[in-house]
Amino acid sequence: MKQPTIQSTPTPPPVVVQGAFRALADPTRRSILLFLGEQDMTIGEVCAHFDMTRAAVKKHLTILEEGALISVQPRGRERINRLEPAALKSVADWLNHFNRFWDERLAQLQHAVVAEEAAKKTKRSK
Amino acid sequence: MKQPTIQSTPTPPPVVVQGAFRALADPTRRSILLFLGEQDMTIGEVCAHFDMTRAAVKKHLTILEEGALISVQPRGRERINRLEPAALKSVADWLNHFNRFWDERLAQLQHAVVAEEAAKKTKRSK
DNA sequence: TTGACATGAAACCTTTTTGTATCATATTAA
DNA sequence: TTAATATGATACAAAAAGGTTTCATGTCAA
Repeated sequence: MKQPTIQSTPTPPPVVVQGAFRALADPTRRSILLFLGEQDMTIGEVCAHFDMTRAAVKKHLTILEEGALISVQPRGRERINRLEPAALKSVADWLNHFNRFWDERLAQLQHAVVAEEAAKKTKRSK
Repeated sequence: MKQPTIQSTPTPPPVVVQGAFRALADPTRRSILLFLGEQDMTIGEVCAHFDMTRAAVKKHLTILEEGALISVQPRGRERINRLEPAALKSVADWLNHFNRFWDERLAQLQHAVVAEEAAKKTKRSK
C-alpha cells in the first residue's frame, strides 16, 4: 500500500529552543554549563578551565548567552556569568515530548496492545 | 577575594551524547524526529515533508543515525527509519543533571537557606 | 528482461563555526 | 595619574555544515 503524503505537522514544537540546542551542540559549551552549574564565574575564571584563548571562550559564552542558557551581569570590570535554568528546562521539555518512548509502564502497555492486535489478526486469518 | 584556578571537573558528564547533541542542533533534524515519533518512515516518506532535495534529507538522516537517534532497517529496496529512544533519553538524562535548578521544592529549599544565611549575617553585623 | 523506483554516493559550492592574533576600552589599585 | 587587569571587538584562516547536481546501484513489477 502506497502511503499518501503526510501533510499535518506531528505536534507543534516550541520553536524557542533553537538557540539553546545550537549552543548545546558544542562540548566546550556543555562543559561550561556544568562549571556554571557549580558556581557563577567571571570570564577569566571560565577561561582557566580550558586550553584555548580568552577570545574563543568569550565566543562560546556569547553563544550560550544568545541561547539564553546563561546570563551575564557586569560587576566593575568583571562580567559574572550565571547559569539560566529556564532555557535548559525548555530543552528538557522538548525532549520530554518523547518520553512516552522510554516510560516503561507505557512501553509495556504499547507492547501489550500490539501483541493483542497481532493475536486478533492471527485469529481472523485462520 | 581572588578565586584560585578551579581544577576539578564538576561532575563527570556522559561523553556519549556528543553525536546526539550535534544531531539535535538542526531544526530539520528535530522535525524529522517528531515525524518519526509518530510512525516509522521510508526515506521517501520523510522527504515528502520537506522542501529540499532527497540527498539533503538523506544527509540529515545519516547524521541522526550517527547520533544513534534513529535506526535504519532495509526492507526490499526501501529503508525504514525508526526513532531510537535510547539516545534521546541519554540527552534527557544529561539535561536532568541540571534539574535541581528547576525543581521547585529544591529551589524553595535553597532560597530558604540563602535567606537564613542572609538573616544570620544581618544579625551579626548589627 | 526491462523500465521505473528507492536509495547511495561523490563532487562541488556557500555559509557557519571555531579557533587565532591583535588592538581598543574601561576599571582598579598603587 | 599610571600600570596592570578584565573584557570587547575586529580581521583572518581552516574546517565543518548544509545544500545542490549528477550518476551509480539494487529491487520490484510487468
